[in-house]
Amino acid sequence: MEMDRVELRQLRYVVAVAETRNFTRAARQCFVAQSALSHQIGSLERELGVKLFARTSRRVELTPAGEAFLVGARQSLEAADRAVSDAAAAVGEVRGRLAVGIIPTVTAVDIAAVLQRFRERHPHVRVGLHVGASDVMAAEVAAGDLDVAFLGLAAGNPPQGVEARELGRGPLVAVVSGRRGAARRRRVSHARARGPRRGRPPSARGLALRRLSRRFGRPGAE
Amino acid sequence: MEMDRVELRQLRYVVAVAETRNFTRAARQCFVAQSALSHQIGSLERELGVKLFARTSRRVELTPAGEAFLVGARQSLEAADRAVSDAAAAVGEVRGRLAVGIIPTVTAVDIAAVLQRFRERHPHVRVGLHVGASDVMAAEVAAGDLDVAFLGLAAGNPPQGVEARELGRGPLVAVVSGRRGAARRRRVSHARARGPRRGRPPSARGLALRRLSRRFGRPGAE
DNA sequence: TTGGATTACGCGTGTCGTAACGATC
DNA sequence: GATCGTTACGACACGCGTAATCCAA
Repeated sequence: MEMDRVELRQLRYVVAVAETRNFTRAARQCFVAQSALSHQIGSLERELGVKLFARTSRRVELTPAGEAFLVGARQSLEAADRAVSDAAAAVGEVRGRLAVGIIPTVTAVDIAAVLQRFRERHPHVRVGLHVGASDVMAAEVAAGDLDVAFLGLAAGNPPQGVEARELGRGPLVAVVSGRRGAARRRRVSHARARGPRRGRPPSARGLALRRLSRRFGRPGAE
Repeated sequence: MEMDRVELRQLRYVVAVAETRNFTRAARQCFVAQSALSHQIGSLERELGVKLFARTSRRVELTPAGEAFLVGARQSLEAADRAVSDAAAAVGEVRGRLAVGIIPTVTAVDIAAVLQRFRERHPHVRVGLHVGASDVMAAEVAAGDLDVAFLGLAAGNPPQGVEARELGRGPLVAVVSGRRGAARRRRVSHARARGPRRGRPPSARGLALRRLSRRFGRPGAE
């Protein structure tokens, strides 16, 4: 058939319109202006010689042809997605999402540099940074809302239901959920003795974070 | 996953390279310069952060990641192809029989290639090819024995009872029955000026046939 | 030296966004 | 009049081709 000019961009737009039944919302969902989306849809329809949507200026409906097209369009997008996932998996790339908690102290500035390097190494891990109180975040880690948190606790007071490692002489402690099986399999080589009170970036903590990512960053961990 | 920048164009190129194991031949197969293909492949690899091909400057091999990617890439292209086919089918796939007449001149070799492409596009149309003299076939078209004929006539002598379009400066003329209502609804954008005497394949004539098929190939036309 | 992939660079097309327009409720 | 899709138009980016470069046999 003559699909040489069809591109995934158009399929994405078609699916978005089919889902929202509304060009404007579909455009927002695709992060484009809706004129761009309208143009692409129209271009595709002209290319196919077939109307995919019936616009009645208050409601957008799929035509029978649009319904038929939608099936293959979704499959095509899913297959493309599988392709990139499988390629990444073949080389064992780190993917997924990582929710990190930190306390609002001077250590936060170090985290910024660490995260930058982390993102360079693992560009496909979506990192979410959450700032809060130590005890609250310890609970969030236990609940699974956070994957890992850097926080300060009293020395003789290890948090419950989570796994903790002391990273330095200072009060800084990494806390991860104790329910995570992977967390128990390997040990975290904790940071060398260098307290956060020093102004220098404690790169060892970056190392710890990088190691942590090996476990929590995988697709299954999310 | 992160496939928002991946496009079918890149998948087509990847498949072509995987098939030919050679960038140059793949580029020819895709009707582009191999620099363009190289650029797209490289761009995709950079986007994925994964090498899909191992170039050893005399042989191009798929990496394991490339093999993994190829599977989904092929499926994606096939699904997209299905999408456009199904959309076309939903609005009335081209079916029926088409009786084509041609004159036994050099134009016949072009017809062969055109018909091959036509059959790929419309596998459910039974095409019958009939060779004969121009005046005889013009009469057959008028009688409905032929659906369309490519033939040569004197310039000032339009055939009676049929609709004719001049396809080029040369004597080649398409003749269809004047009784066909569909033939009057739209105009044929006739071929650009390139006489059949040139040895080059006049692709414009293929275009004309493809356009004709839109009308006569429909179920109602048979 | 030849075959073949990458890189550099100018150019055309395509895609996007802003904005004006049109249509419908 | 409000909402939503289309059309117009200018700007920017992207993909492409020509050609120079590099690399291996």
